[in-house]
Amino acid sequence: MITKADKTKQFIIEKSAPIFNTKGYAATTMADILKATKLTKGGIYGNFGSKDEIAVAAFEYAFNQLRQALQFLVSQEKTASGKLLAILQFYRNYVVRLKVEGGCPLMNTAVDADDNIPFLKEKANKALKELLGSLEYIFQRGVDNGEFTKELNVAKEALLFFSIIEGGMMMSKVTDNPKMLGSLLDHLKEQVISRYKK
Amino acid sequence: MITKADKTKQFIIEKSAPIFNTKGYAATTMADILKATKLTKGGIYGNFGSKDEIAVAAFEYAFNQLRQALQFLVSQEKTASGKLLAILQFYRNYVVRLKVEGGCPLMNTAVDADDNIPFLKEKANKALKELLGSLEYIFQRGVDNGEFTKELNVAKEALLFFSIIEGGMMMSKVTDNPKMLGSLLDHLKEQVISRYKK
DNA sequence: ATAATAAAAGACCGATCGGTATATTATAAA
DNA sequence: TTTATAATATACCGATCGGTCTTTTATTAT
Repeated sequence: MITKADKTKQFIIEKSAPIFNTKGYAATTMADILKATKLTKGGIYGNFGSKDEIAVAAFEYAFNQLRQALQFLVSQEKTASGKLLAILQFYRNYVVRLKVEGGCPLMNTAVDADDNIPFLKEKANKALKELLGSLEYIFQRGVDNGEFTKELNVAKEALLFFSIIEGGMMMSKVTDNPKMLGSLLDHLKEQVISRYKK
Repeated sequence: MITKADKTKQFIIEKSAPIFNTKGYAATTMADILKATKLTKGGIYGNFGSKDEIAVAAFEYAFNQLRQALQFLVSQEKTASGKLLAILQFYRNYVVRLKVEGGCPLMNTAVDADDNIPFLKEKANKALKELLGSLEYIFQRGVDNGEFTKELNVAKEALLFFSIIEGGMMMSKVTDNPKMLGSLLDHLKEQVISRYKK
């Protein structure tokens, strides 16, 4: 059964996630969360044990959103090329559409948590590995069904593919220039269309 | 003339830079800086007006270190290929050598400052543009002297080159796996040696 | 050596931090 | 409708935040 608390808990997560994703863990205060949820201390701490717990739940929520969006788009395409192109198209909108949200939760959390928030770093670590694994799987399928050349080192290509996207997002965000990411996505698109197939 | 305050100021910057670079702006406290410098409030605020000022100076210092190290290595090489390979070699050590420092200050600050620390974001923005400009210049020289193919879109290649490095650093750091960046640097090396020249 | 000044020490400030304990209010079973 | 309980509100806590102000100590010019 779904209790009132369950709904409140989810509500808190949804309202907190964009704050953690934009401001980072340390800069996000309980006061921020109270304000965003219009709840009080009792409402928050009745559902979560600490700020840490909320931060973890918020990351998992944010990453889950990303995963679901990607999974849906990928599932709509039959070919490996189609799937990769769909991912590229997704990130083309990403920086615009999710500007309010603060960009890629994976990179944000990775950089934020990296050196001194181990419980968040571990979450980001697993999320990254999952994403890379999924990408690699797409490449592998492309190779297996003859769509891509057998010469393709799928693990390496997945890594390359994703690092370009993430690096591009960082650069486009800090320069406020979507064209940077755009140019990189164009490049990847060409790779998908031509190079992988040779 | 170089005053005592000048030396203290520089000392504060050098001690603070690694802290800001590892913990980020919000998570770095004045208490951290007092502890690292073994100074007191008077010693700090006699030389800096605010935490913000220290953060800016710390970033400029950290980035300057990066720039100088790269510039030296690049200046040692005569060919464009040699310069690019030297940069790749630099980043191969980077993640290991500077682990204590918290990684690339450009990416750290870009992601940290991105959404809510405008004065730091602007610094990171300019630093990135400078670095990309320098890279582009190397590519352009390679094209001009016939070392690289004229087909090369130098701006695009510089962007690609750097996004792969930055994306790779992020991934290697969060997974604690230097091989990720290593694989990407290997790839770039091949590009420098073969593809650019075709 | 002494006086003037630069630099750092350290006590102190209000505001805010994350978190707790208790009181109050919804909710839902009887 | 009453009663037990779940859920939220609110007052409050010590610790820490960035920063100021005054005192003390180094430094330096005379």
